[in-house]
Amino acid sequence: MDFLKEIIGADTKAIHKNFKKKEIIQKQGVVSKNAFYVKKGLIRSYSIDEKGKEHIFMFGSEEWIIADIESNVFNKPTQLYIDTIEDSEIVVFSLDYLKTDQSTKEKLQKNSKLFARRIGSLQRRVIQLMSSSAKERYEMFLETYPLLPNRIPQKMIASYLGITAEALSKIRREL
Amino acid sequence: MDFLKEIIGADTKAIHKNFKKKEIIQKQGVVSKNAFYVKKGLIRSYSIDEKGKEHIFMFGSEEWIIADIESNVFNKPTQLYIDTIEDSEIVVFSLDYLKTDQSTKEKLQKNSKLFARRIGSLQRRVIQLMSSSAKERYEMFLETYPLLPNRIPQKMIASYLGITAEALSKIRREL
DNA sequence: TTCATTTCTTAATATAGATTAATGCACGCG
DNA sequence: CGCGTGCATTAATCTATATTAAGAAATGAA
Repeated sequence: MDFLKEIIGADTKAIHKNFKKKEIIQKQGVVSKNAFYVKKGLIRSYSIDEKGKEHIFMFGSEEWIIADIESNVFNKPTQLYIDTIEDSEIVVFSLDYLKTDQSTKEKLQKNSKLFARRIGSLQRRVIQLMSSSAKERYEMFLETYPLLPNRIPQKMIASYLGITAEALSKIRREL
Repeated sequence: MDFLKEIIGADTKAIHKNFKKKEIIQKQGVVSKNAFYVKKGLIRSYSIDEKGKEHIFMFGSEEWIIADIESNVFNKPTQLYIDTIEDSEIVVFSLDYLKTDQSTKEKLQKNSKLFARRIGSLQRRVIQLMSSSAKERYEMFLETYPLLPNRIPQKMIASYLGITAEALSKIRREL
C-alpha cells in the first residue's frame, strides 16, 4: 500500500485530526467530501437499515482508508456512517483531485491502483457472502485480519459477517 | 457512462469480437489481461465454489464493462468465469494504460470515475446482501435492472441474488 | 467502590431458505 | 417430426440462522 502515502502526502490540504473512541466522523445522508486515512487506531463504516439494525461495511485500522468513494466522486449522499472503535489519529483528505486538473499523472495512476484493490476486496466479499456459511466467513475473517479480532467487540464482528451476535457466539464455542 | 466510450475509443489495440450464446470468454484461475465492453448482447461473470455451485457476480448488457479489475491491474489469477447469455458483440480491451505512461491525464481521470462507480455498486450490493431478505433483493433487482429480467433465465437471476431457483420461484408466485 | 449499562453467552423456539424429489414444459438437435 | 435434456414450478422435509428471553461478565461513570 505504498501509494497511499504518496497520494496523501501530496495533498497539502489534508488535515490531521484526533478522535476519541465512539466519536462519529461521518453521518449517513450527507454528501461526503472527505476520505479518512487511519494513521493510528480503529474505525468502521456502517449503514443502518429501516429496522434500525447496523450493518458494518468495513473496518479500518492502521494504513487503511475508509470512505464512501462514490459519494466523494459523484457528490451523492452517502449510505455510510463512520465512527471510531478506538481513540484514533486520522488524516482527513479529499478526492477532489480526481475532478480538477490539480493532479499529476502519477498520482492518478496510483489512485487507480488504490481503487482497483478496493474493487477486488469488495468482489471477494460479495462472492463470499453468496457462497459461504457464517462459520466459513468467520474463519476467513480471522485469516484475513488476524490482528483485528481482539480489538473489535464480538457484536461488531457479527455485524460485519452479516449474522447476529448470538450466532457468532455459538460458532466460537464450536471452534 | 460517457467516459466509457472515450476510454475504449482511445484504445487503439481494442478488438471487436462476436461471441455465440454460451461461449466462454474467460476462465477462472487465469491471469486476466482483458476487460470486456458489451456493445450488444448479454454476458455474465461468475465464480464456481468447491461444491461446484455457480454464483453470478455481475450481468453485463449494452454499455457495461465486465472484467476482473483487480486481476487486470495486479496480474492476479481471476476468480471469475465470464460467458455469454446471448449472442454478443464485445470490445476486448486492456487496462494496461494504468500501468504504463501511455495514457493522458484525462483518460486516467475518466478511469477513476469508472472505478468509483463500480465501487459504489459493489458497496450497495454488499450492504444489500447483509440487510435484505431474498424477496427484497429480488424487488430491488427488478427496479435496478428493469430491462434485464426477461432476457435472463430464472435460475441465473436466483444465482445473482444468492438463492436457489426454487426459492425464487416461490417469491415470484407471491407477487 | 458501587451501581447502571452494555456486552457476551446460553437455551428454547421460530422461520427463511436449502434440499430433495417429482412433474409438466419448452426448445434445440438428430 | 419426435425425443431428450435442461428449465421452471410445486410440495415435503430439513437446517442454518434469527428471534426472544434470561443470566453472567465486563465496562464505564459517579
